[in-house]
Amino acid sequence: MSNKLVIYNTLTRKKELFEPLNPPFVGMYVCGPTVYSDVHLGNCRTFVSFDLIYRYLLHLKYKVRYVRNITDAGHLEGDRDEGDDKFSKKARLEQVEPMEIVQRYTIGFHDVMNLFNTLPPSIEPTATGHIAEQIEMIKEIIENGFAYEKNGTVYFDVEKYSKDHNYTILTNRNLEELLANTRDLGGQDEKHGRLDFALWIKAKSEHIMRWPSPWGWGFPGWHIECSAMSSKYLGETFDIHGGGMDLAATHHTNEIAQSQACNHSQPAKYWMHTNMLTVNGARMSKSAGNGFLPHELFTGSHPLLSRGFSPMTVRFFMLQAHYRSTLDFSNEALEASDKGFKRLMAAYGLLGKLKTSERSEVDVAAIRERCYDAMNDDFNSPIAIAELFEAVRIINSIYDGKTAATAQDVAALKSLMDDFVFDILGLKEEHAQTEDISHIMDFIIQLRHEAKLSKDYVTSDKIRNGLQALGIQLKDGKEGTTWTKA
RNA sequence: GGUCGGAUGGCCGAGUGGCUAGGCAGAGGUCUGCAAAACCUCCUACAGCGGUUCGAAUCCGCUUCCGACCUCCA
Repeated sequence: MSNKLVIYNTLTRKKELFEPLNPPFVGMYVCGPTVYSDVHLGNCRTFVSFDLIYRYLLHLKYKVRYVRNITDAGHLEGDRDEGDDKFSKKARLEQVEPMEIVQRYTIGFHDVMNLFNTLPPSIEPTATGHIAEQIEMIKEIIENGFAYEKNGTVYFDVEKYSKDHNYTILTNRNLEELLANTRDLGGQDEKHGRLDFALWIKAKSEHIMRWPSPWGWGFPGWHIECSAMSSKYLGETFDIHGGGMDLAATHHTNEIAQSQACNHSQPAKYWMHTNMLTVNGARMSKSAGNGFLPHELFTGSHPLLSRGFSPMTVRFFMLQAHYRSTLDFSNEALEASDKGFKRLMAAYGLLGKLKTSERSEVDVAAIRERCYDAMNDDFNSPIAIAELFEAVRIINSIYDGKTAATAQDVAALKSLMDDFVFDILGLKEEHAQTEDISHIMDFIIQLRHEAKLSKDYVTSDKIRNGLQALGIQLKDGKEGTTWTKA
């Protein structure tokens, strides 16, 4: 089952059998955040999606080198290849050093990624740490004739490149129309062509983040960092390059052009793009002002939410949609995921309490098979989750004594849940302190049980209601009482 | 304006030609001191109009609506 993985490749616009260039090694590069402000939930979705992909590749026993960059320099405000980079602007607003901005939001990003239980990448390189590599790459591109310098700024020559290469290979757009439709940049434009983009940008006198280069003091353009760092750590051609769908048309298109112009090869065999998180049908984005910040979600302070939702609820919510579909974010949808996630985890908690028999009425292997089929089909986590709920139904039914299962069945159920719920979907129990109070809960449940035996329902209900108020729910079953945290 | 992608039951969301996921919500039932939980049953939808086919949510055409990209954004 592990060798039938199929991945949708943006490059070819179809699903392809995944065949790594050098198995069992897999190189995966994902465009990381630009750390000039807090990550919002839309950003998080992309990284959760690639975490799922990373985890599944690891589960299939691939030796994955997962590289995800931190963009901490060179990201301009507008499209004119002039003016401030985002860090300088933010730093000036807050009257701090640009690198303080970088530090603050890098830490914040890592904190949020931890809350979402994403595995850290193997390498997390920064743009500022790879200025030399970027300069070398730019020199090579100039040497190969695909870039030109103008007043200390270096531009990539798209028209020249497109004579021998398919510039729009990733998005299949018509280059002629693109040239015709691109906005007129005005009179004093330094670029030869409208689609040309900056590889290196001359620093103005007030610009703090600057480095020396063959073209004077300046800083790198946005796209070159990913090309330089991915080839440094993964080679000139590697297996998977990923990022949000919004990056395909510009950032990734330019990355491909840069790599081709420098190395004469496609940087990645498979291009994967995750879809957007929407709010009321519109894309969540920083500039649109409809971005949810993770803490607004966890605390419920956002006006669209009735209460807070935990990181695992949100992760589960994201995984209930396929990574290539848009996902609409709403209070109602989160409530549904919250209930479903708790139900899933509650069933897992029952696994140690199941009575086994000699008979078997369940086929766990078939469920496992279907979970693999789903994941092998371009990481279809929603279907895998649907199958896991079949396992949940079976577990509950065994617990109720309505379905017979052998000890092997129960072990298989546990192994299924361990593999898929925890290792692959990356979910986790949210109340780690549960174990610490379990013996106390056993004691309280025993007290209540005694009260019930003597038909002292006033006391038993008082215990139940009191615990409910503390966020602990008791569940009376045939085999005794269990409890869960709300 | 150009390019691309969507429109699935009350909500979220899978599904690419017949067997009509799943979660949540709703209805009934079983269990229970009661409740909750759990289990069982039900609610059986594919924007509209044509066409292809023995058969279409799924393929084709047209219409309407929505979104993304084309400009910084995961």
